[in-house]
Amino acid sequence: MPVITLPDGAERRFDEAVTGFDVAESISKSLAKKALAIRLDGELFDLDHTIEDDARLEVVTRTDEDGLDLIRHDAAHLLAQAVKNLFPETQVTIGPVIEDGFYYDFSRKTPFSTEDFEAIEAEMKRLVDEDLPTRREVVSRDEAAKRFEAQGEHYKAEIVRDLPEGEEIKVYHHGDWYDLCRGPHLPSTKHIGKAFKLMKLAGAYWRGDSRNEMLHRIYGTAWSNEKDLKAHLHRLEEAERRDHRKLAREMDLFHLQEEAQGSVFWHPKGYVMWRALEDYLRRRLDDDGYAEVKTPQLLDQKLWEASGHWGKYAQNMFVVPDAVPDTESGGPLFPEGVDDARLLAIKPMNCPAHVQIFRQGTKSYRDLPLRMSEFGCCHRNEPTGALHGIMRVRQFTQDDAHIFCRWDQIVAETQKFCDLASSVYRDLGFEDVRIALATRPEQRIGSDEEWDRMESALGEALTSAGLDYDVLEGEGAFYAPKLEYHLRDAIGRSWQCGTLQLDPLLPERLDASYVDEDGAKKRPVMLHRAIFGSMERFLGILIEDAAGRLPLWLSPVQVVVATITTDANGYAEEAAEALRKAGLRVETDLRNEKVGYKVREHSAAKVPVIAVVGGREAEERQVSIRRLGSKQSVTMSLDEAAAELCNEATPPDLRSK
RNA sequence: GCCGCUGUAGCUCAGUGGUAGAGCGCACCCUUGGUAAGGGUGAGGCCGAGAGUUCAAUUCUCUCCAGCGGCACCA
Repeated sequence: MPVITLPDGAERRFDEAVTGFDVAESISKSLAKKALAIRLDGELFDLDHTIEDDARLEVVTRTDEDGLDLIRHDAAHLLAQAVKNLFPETQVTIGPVIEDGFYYDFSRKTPFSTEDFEAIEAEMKRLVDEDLPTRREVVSRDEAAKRFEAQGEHYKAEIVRDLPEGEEIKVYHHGDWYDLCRGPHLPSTKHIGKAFKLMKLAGAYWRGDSRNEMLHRIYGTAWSNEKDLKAHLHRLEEAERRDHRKLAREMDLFHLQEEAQGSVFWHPKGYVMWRALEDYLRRRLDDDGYAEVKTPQLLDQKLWEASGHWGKYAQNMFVVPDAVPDTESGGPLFPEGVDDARLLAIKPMNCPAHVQIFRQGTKSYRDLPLRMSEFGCCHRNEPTGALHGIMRVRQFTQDDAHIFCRWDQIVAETQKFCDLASSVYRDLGFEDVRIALATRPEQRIGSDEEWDRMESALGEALTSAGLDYDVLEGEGAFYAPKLEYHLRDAIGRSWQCGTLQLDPLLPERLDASYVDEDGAKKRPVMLHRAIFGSMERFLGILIEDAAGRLPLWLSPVQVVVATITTDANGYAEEAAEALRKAGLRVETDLRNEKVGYKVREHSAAKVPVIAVVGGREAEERQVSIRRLGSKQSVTMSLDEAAAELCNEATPPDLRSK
């Protein structure tokens, strides 16, 4: 005699076991029609699931978040069914729901082509129209494995065999087609609707392991209605419009070319941005007690062996023989071969070099904490497939620093760093910042007591800094836990930028020590930390976040003085000079073009302020200020404009608050 | 590194088994125009690199390189 409690607290009594559909129907006919599934005591079930005991029940419809996931899940199955109908030789594997949609991985000899999408989508829509009802069947493990094997679905059979013992094995039928699935599913294919679209093709390894076969993945997006689908496609266009590579061309910030794969050519305008950002952070670090250093690019193999990087990362390092190449004989560059004892590596990170500075002279506990920072240019030989614009490059500059401290200083130092990082992100307009604490991984060194101590130190620091954080179980480094900062940008994408990593290992390996109060030599702990991560990547994020419309203090060109007629040229030069004197980055546009044309061009180049001058302005010593994105212009005196813009162009840390 | 797609003028992109086209940009001329495109003329291309098929390859095939989208990786 189940008693069903509805979300509003109302209770319904039934004389016998009922299905989710019965409950929905007892509420209203229209709800029964819209119902996709039910949530019983928090867990999702098929609509025809039989309820025998008392439970809290919610009816899931397509407007719920759960409903949308169900639609996407069914769309993935629908995709598999359509593909099997059209290409029977294909083997199906898995097809989960992901953000904004779903994918399905297939195994087959010949790859799909995006030209197949049209036919597949048409078949999917046909199956929706057929309104195939969902039928659930529970089968034994052997039966399921046998069935899939018999059909040549070896991947499915493998999945069945790997399911944990005791798990109920369910097969869902839609017409002739069936698939292994934990469910739940919509009542029939009609409920999926047609607001879906196949998006792209990609390769993906079976079970995410690069030693396995590469499968063919089809990505799709699915929504509860046509309008949401359109909005999603529009967002994608928006993201494309913001692409930092595209904006960099339009704004003349930087370029990349084959001869320097994965390294950036910063143009004057891009480098102005870089400098503004670097100068800003340098001031912040100076204020926070960091001492800036500069360390060598080329360091001997021996040092990398000692630090442990050689063993683990040699393949990702650029290694340079310290030998004179033979360019005369036409033979091999190094005819004698390369002597292992004379190999140098371009640094992939700064920490071993920082330890070398720490090791100079004797350090006392009085010197700790010692905060050593560097805008350190590093090189890593990233796999070609990983390179992406300036977001993932082979040469990058870390806003790196290492804090050498005692164990009892970890909490205070972490807290200090968190305060700084939060303040920097706020200054740069990132309000939505998530912090994650990555804890002990399975493969690790050190005792559980040490891990307890390290994890609680970081947690305590976050708590006392008043910060919420997520815990990423098992994601820490093998020697210590770490913090990660994730920033959400203007269109909702998340970027991991800042990090703080506790490291007791490197001081040990590179023999860094200090003399403590009691006169004993002790090991300091190192905190590796960065706020931007990489200058290149962070600038890319800033560009995309702002869609090129950077805040005035970061804009490469802050003001363009544009003339209406050549008669105003003299005054335009004078006005530009006055603005430059006020500390602004100013260009003039004296070309023989109409002012509308000039406005269009500079607006496209994302220049934040256009100061238009014509005969009237020249006479009155005024400028007509037009802001990027505004259709109106404001005329004011040159002095007034200089003062206002100069104030606005002040970096956030120098502004009087 | 793996899978797929792409590579034609500075940029965005058409196109063809008989060595090329548009728009924008650029140069020059006319125009001096009040807030997102005034008009004209002109220059500009080893059709990513190499090999093969062919009388003939930018076009077809193969290899390589790079870019793009994913996967794997990211100290």
